[in-house]
Amino acid sequence: MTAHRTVPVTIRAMESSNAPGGTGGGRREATRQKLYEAAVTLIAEQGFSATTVDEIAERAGVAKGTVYYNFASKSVLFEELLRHGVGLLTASLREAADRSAEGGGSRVDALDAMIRAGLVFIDRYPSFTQLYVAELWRTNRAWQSTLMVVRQEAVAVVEKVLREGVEADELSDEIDIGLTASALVGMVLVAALDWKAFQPERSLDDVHSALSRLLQGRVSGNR
Amino acid sequence: MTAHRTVPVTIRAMESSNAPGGTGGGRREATRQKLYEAAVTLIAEQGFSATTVDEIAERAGVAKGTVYYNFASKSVLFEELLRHGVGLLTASLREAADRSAEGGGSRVDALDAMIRAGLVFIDRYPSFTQLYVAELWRTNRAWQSTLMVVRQEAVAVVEKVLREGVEADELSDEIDIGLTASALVGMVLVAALDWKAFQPERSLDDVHSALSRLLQGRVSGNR
DNA sequence: AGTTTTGCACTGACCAGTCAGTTCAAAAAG
DNA sequence: CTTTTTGAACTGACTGGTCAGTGCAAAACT
Repeated sequence: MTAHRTVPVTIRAMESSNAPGGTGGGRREATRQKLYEAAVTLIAEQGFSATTVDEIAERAGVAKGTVYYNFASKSVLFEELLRHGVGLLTASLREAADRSAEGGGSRVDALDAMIRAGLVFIDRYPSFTQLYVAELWRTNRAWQSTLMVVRQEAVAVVEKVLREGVEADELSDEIDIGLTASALVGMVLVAALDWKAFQPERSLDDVHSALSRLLQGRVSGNR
Repeated sequence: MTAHRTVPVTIRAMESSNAPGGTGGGRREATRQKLYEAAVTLIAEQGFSATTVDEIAERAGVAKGTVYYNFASKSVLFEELLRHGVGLLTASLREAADRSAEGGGSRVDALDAMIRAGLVFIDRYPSFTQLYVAELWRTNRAWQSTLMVVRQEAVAVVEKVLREGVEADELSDEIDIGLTASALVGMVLVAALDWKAFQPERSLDDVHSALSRLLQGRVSGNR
């Protein structure tokens, strides 16, 4: 670390912490948001290494220095982007499960609601999803541990519902919770990415019903 | 970080008469194979852009010049690697489906056999799978069209079996062939990658039976 | 009030390092 | 002999990160 200013940055950092609800404006936060949006599309298209900081800055409409004013490094920007995005997904899944439970639905209904929530998320943030999938199983990367943590948070939501379903005898107690959760996530992920990539004109309901059918085993049973 | 510099490139030149297995000629082909293997692991770990040609050459145990003697460019090497790998997968899936059909199995049995074939493939070539998933939904990349072609070849095998299953009234005629195929592929892909990444000690049979159960809708029915 | 100071947020030219790709003479392999 | 590989030097473009400096709005001061 090189101290490149006569005045202590540490102190300033503390007093300049953006107030949570107060500043509706928040110039800094707005800039960071713009950088997230720029980075997410570029990295989804080209990958992390192939995307330059100059590109991100240009797309966001800020100077390169601004990127480094707001984030310690390119990797840190990406890592925080990852946390931000998966946080949104996890919250969305959790809300869908809870809402379904409150409405008195079964656990299978909750799973179905989560599938829909997943589709809605991917529909809204296709680039982020793309980027997430592309990075998830890589190794030897700086943000690997971060990725593990957020992945686990998201998968845990699905696993919880599966576990409750087994306990309530709605689901077979022979299923492998972890593997089934992975498989379900994969099902939604890949189907949705293919949807957005190759048939973006189809409706969400359409895709949802196809996956719903698969989930409830109404595939092998003939009409 | 690169610690493996055990010296003597000069000496290696003399002992380089390694003809593994002795493929009866094809020295060139053997070199290309070594380069494939080196490239696939490195790119799976780090991504295409973050992997340098020098690294690939070093890992393969050849000189940098050799890479460019055998491939026109880094991209071309990668593209041919992609074709090579997906070719193996497609052949494997097709064989599994055919063998199941010959054995007089139902279409659902064929699907199950393909799931197993997929798992076997991923078990044998985890790095390739990883790399494939990471690149599949990217856009604006040089090898995009190549990727589309090979993807379609692989998915078509699954779709064909689904179509036959519908015609034979084994599967509901309300299923969406394309979407269901995507979903099945995603199910296997993600479950298998998670398996290799987080629980590599589990047996293939174990994973297969979990996915089999999901396929045949034996999840929501209680024991 | 008007004037000066403060310091946050941002800028963009610049630097030091990296990498794909080239070249080529010479050696090894067959 | 021909084909293939070697290995090292070299180039030229590109990139992550830096830093001295700018603009401006709120605070401090008179």
